[in-house]
Amino acid sequence: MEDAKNIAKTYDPKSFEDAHYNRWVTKGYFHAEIDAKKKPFTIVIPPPNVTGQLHMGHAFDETLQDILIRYKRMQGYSALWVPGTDHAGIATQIKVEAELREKEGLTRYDLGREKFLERVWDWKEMYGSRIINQLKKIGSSCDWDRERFTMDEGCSKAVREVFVNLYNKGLIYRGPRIINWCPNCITALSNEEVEHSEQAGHFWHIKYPIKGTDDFVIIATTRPETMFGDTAVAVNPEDERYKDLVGKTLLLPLTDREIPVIADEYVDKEFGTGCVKITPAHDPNDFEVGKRHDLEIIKVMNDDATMNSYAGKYEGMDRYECRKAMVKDLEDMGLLVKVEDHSHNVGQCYRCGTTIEPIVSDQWFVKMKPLAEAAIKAVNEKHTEFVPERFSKIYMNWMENVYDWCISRQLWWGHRIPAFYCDSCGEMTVSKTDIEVCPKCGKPVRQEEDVLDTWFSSALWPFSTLGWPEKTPELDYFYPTSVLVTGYDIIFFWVSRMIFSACEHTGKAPFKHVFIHGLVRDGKGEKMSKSKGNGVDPLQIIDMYGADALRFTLVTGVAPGNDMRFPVTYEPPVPAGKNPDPSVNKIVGAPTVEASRNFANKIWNASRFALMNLDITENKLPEMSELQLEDKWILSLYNTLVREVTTNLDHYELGVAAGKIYSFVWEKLCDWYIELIKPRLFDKENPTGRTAQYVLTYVLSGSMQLLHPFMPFITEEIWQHLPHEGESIVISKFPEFDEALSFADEEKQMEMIMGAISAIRNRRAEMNVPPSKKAKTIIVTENADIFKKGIAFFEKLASAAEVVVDSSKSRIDSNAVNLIVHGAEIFLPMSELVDKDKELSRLGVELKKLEGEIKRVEGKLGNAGFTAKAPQKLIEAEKAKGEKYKAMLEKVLENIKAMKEL
RNA sequence: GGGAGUUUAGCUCAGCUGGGAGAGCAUCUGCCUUACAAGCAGAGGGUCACAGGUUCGAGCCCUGUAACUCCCACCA
Repeated sequence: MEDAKNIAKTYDPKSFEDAHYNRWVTKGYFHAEIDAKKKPFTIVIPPPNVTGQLHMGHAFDETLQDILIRYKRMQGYSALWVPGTDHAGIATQIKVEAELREKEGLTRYDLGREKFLERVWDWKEMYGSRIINQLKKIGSSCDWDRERFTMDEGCSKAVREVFVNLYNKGLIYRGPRIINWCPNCITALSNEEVEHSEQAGHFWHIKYPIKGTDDFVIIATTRPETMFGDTAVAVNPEDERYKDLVGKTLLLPLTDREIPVIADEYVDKEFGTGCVKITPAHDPNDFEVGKRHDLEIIKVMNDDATMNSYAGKYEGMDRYECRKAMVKDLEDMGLLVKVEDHSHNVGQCYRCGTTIEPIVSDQWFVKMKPLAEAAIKAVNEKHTEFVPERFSKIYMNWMENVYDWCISRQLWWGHRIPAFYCDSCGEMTVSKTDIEVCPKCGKPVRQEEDVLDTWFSSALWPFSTLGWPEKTPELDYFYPTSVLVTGYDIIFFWVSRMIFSACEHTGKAPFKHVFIHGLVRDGKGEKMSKSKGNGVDPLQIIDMYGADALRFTLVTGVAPGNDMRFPVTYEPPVPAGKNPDPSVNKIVGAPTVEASRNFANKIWNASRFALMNLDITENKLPEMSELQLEDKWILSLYNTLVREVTTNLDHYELGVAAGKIYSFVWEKLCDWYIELIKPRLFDKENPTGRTAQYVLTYVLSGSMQLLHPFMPFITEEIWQHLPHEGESIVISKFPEFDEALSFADEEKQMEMIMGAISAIRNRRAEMNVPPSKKAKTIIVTENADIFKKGIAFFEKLASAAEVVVDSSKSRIDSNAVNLIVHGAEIFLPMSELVDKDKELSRLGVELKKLEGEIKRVEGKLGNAGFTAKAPQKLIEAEKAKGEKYKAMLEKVLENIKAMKEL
């Protein structure tokens, strides 16, 4: 044990947080081993981007996971938290390319694939540890011996295994489809990687001349620049207006190309002009129409969304430049009928925000329908349960309407698709290992250039990190994992894909529970983002208030699955409605975190007080016979707290659990118990002083254990200073409910005494009696034995000079303040302060209150339905209340009468 | 067009299976009481969005309405 007296005067998290963390790691407390004697509890971390920086969302996510894993570790589970990072294909490649451009003026093509990848790996080595170190700052108790990376050897092996298996089962295919193309990232994207937003646009009505006549049809389009790719115009077969038109030939304006008019159900007669230009290469619907009618597919843009040669004189222009130019030309030619305002949904790349271009392209896809079936079943049959439950609906909705997943990306950074083409015989081979020559003709092969979507490897994370496809002991013991903790924003990207991947490849759902949380927003409820400048750096907050305070803030005051606000104040102040400019505005405060820091400070000082008054060296309960009223009371409350916190944690009600510990420590332990035992502790002659020391130590130490998952650092610091057994609170045994510590009677007695004390304080405050002024207190009661136990408390806590407990009746006189409380009547003789009329009017108010209460209770008890159907316990409670109020009412009446007579 | 969420004190939000409305911050009053002014003792402040319904009893369950937010969706 460290020197108990040697504890700093003020709470200074910086002085111990890092030191404790380093010791925990050195000691190996976070390392989980396969142990047949223990039950496993496993969490895999949502791997942050390897080149990313910790943001508030991470801090939130990590905190929740750390609470769960620390709790289970203390409960004796073999608690494994697998950490790691994600290679984050697009995000990382963009960053490295940007640096290359800025510093050397080069593009990735200048370097070539191999050299470029070397740069990315260098970058990864340089920045990959940054995010990991940041995770450590908030106290994450990950098993760092098992850190993984989505592109490490094992994960890469799993990726290949999965790819080849799916391919062989016909669940991966390659072919031309309309995909979402980002012209900035120069790659295909999945549907999930496209964010839609409503944008103001136009509807251009354009004349398409009918060949051989002076007539024309009018089509309406939002994307005129794609008309170079039109290969038909379609009308609804039922549309009387255009019946004769079907089969005729149109002349595509600005080109000499001839296109047919076709009939297709897809066309809505009511919308626009009823004539639709069909551009199979640039629109998913048109692509389908094109397939049905065997239309030519003409792509009119290059990969960077500039126009290609099909655009004729517009070749080389950007798509929007071209739009502008051609619309003007059409207008000049008299082919533009009108322009309408029109708002429509436009897709943007989730990485760079560039408007995506639907474009026909040869890509690789995962056939989703068959995979979704098992994934739906897994959740329906509760092999995986969402917490809160409502998120399973969101998941189901997606799973049931799932599209084939475009998994190829035209990037270099990522898992290269293991497909090998033979240019000689045209054979394509998909292989788990690299091959040099074609197995069919023996000629050299070349590997597919594309890499896989980052989420393809993330989808395997729960089992690839445990050794799959090998049948490792880890996989056997720790898998399926216990719970996955993540935000609702990546249910589709990640959670869904892990579930179907796990079901398909391991035959098991990957986790028992999915604990979904909300997003951390700024003080105005807006999403934190770099571009807005409203992001709050968790490391800065930790620097200001400590990791424990940040953690506690993140976990309290927010219901599971709901977003939370994180208000901060800036210097200089930010005008209302404006976002702060991070280059000018410095964060100077975070009120919610400050409140948590104050709690930590409270704990600190309470502990400091305890340590200053301890001369025991052991943490154990004293003999039951030695326990005083207040000892039993606090032990009983503590015991209830243990049970409730355990239940709450088991149900993922972390905020509720934290809130209960908070109010117990502050409002019960500090405000009452410590104050109550001071006389015992200070009086060296008092034989019960030592008993109080033991109880205080027991309850304080236990509270630290209950709180440890939430505030790991301060609890360790305090625990180490208190008498204790074992090396660290981290590996100490989580408190358990103990029937022997339930003292219902003492709880009731204390409530009576505390109620009386509060009433006295209340009256004194109302009368502006300075706390320093002591007054004699006379307690008239039939429960003399109970109130006698509390005499010392009255003197100490209620500023009484002398307390007389008396069972004789009515002591009313004009010089005393009279209080009616539960179980007693209290007189405070303070002649110089008492005003008879004021007292009378106050008694009148009391009377009214009591009458109201009694009326309510009697109404309830008089209700036949209530007495017949309500639980017996509740009826008894109501009856007791009725008795209590009636007794009090009687006294008040007596006193009013007596006082009037004085 | 579907789906989800939110609506509780001035502000930010809790409120677990229905049983007399809570916290933090803010406000007001009095206190530097030898653990803590990052504190102590008090006080004020809410038709729990609205309208129905179920129930002995509804912030909580059901139906509908309104406002706001988010997600999903191929109407050119």
